[in-house]
Amino acid sequence: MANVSVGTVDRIIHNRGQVTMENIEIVNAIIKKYGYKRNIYASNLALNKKFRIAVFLPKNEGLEYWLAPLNGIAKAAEEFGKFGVLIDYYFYKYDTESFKKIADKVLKLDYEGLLFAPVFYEESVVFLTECKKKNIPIVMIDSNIQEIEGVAYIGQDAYQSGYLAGKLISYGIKSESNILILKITRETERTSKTTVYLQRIQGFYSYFKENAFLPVFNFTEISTHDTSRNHLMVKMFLAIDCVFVPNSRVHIVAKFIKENNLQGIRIVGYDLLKQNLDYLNDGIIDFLIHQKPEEQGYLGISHLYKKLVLKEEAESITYMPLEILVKENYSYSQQSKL
Amino acid sequence: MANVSVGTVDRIIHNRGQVTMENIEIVNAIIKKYGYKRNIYASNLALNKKFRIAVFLPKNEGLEYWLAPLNGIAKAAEEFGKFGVLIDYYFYKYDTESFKKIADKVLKLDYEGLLFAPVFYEESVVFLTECKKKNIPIVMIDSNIQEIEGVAYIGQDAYQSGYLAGKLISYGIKSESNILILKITRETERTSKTTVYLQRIQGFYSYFKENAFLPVFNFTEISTHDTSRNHLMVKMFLAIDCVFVPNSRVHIVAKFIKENNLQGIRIVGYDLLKQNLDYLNDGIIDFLIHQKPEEQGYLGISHLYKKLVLKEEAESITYMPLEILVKENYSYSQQSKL
DNA sequence: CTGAAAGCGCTTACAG
DNA sequence: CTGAAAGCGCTTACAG
Repeated sequence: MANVSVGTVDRIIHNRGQVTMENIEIVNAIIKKYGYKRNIYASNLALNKKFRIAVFLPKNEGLEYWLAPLNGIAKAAEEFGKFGVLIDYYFYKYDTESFKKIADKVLKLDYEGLLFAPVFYEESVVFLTECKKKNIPIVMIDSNIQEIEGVAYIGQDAYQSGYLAGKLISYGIKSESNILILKITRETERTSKTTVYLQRIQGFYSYFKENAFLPVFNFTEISTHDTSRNHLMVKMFLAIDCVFVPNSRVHIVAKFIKENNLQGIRIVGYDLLKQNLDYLNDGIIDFLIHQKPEEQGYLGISHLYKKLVLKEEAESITYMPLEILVKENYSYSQQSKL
Repeated sequence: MANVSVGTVDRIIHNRGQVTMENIEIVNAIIKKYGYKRNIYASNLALNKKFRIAVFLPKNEGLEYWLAPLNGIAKAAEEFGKFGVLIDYYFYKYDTESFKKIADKVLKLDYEGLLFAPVFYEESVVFLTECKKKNIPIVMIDSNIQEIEGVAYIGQDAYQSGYLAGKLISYGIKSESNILILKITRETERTSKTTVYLQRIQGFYSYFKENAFLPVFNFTEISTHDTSRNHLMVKMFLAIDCVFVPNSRVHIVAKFIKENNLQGIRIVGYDLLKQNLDYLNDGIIDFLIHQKPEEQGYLGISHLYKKLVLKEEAESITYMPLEILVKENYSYSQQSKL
């Protein structure tokens, strides 16, 4: 229609330059008038290329939680593999040294997309700053670093999930209740990590602050990494009505409560670890808050596929729904429909 | 490698016949040894065809609920439109006559895939039986007709959702509670429909039966289509502690309760209609059970895309997760990450 | 700055 | 029963 060849039209559509202003205008006018949609099949067949993505996550050493996003990623790998998406995995041990070492390695390699979880805050900022120079799409899952722009995030709203935990704790409370906030840490844990669990605790307190009509609550906040060794804890638990564990290690308290045959304690925690589900099923844990880590992994890859293969824009922030899991509905949440 | 042309290989791969047994075996052996994956881009470019899908649902006449699957379908239409999926819509009025009329129309047209909601049980069985003769992939959403084989289903487990409702009602109950099961019907409603709400009620009762340790419950079950006109109801509600509405019209009770300023009544219902969410936010409705109707629509189209475009198998039954919605988590469930 | 041409891998109508 | 060839729509190296 413009009396130019397909080569020229292609140069205009993809802004590859080397065309006269005149032709650019003629062709764009025609496109505007008649529309043009790239044929994905033809385009990708001609490109005949692979899209290489690096997945950079903590190693699954006794960290059952990190299996979940990997499952979602594997699912996505299969689905998008058909479209030329290739995924390489890089795992770091749960310490900053290992993180930095592997991060350097990932940076050196030329990937077209990156999916990663910023477990260590400061190190992640450094890493992301370097990555951004390469101008490739990057997706963070699990926790967000809001300060860095232009990086997509798919994960939880930690504050709101703590707020929700407050609500769940408040069901069936007595006129006065003693609430324990138990921060169960890992023995090896360092401090320099993202502040997810702090945000959860903050949200938790906010719930009670903003709902002043509720009965009186007394809060106790302690950190531990091992309830079993501390026999004074039994005594303490006798005065407790509710326990909030702001991470996935809620099964440790549940075990303690079950072993010591403590009754009538409401427990709210996070994540569908095997052990947590067992205690949920047992009736020891009352609620688990679930933020679909498999789906985070799946959606992360899907986001990169959209950018790389379809050359489309994609949501830059996706908050996962805050799912409330009780004994009666967990089986249907597990069989995720990815 | 087999010293045959691509045409012959193609005939073997697609079982198009007209090849000697000998060649079939040679080529299959080579494929087995070296593997072969169809290049989707090349295949669909060469096929150069559109995949036409009929969507057959109730008309959205004051049925806000049915907007949700349509939103999901629209999302899918956009996403899979790029791959040649075309969707036509057929809506029937919420009565069997209209259903049959439109069903005939849909049957006459030649679609390659069908998405539909079997609202009227018997008429749907007739329709499905006819459809199956065409040997096209069919997906049901919303409610299932298990008797018909070879038809995919994406939707709720109605029984289990009622069971869950029982659990939700049971939070914070007194030593003796009066529970009202309110079947709010539409004035025009016929009886010949799928039995979703009956299954929900059944599941609801089961919860209390199977958890005999619970306090005493007294159940009252009534049907109505308009609480506002019945002034005797106020009196009745004064003796009620909990209300279970096994469908999306829970906002009608909520309105009644709010207008009559009745206090301390726990309400559990279904579906994220605008009005339901308002009452959830108000604190009148305590829990809504949500089974992601948008996602049902989206997944329905996605299922057909997998079958038609990718020529893959797809799950034949997908139960949606039973999501528990409270005031504190609903906003994140609405912004569905389709 | 532009066009003609080859090629991506698969499908299919056609001639033999 | 088989093969050669055209064509799907786009991309790109190359010649001019």
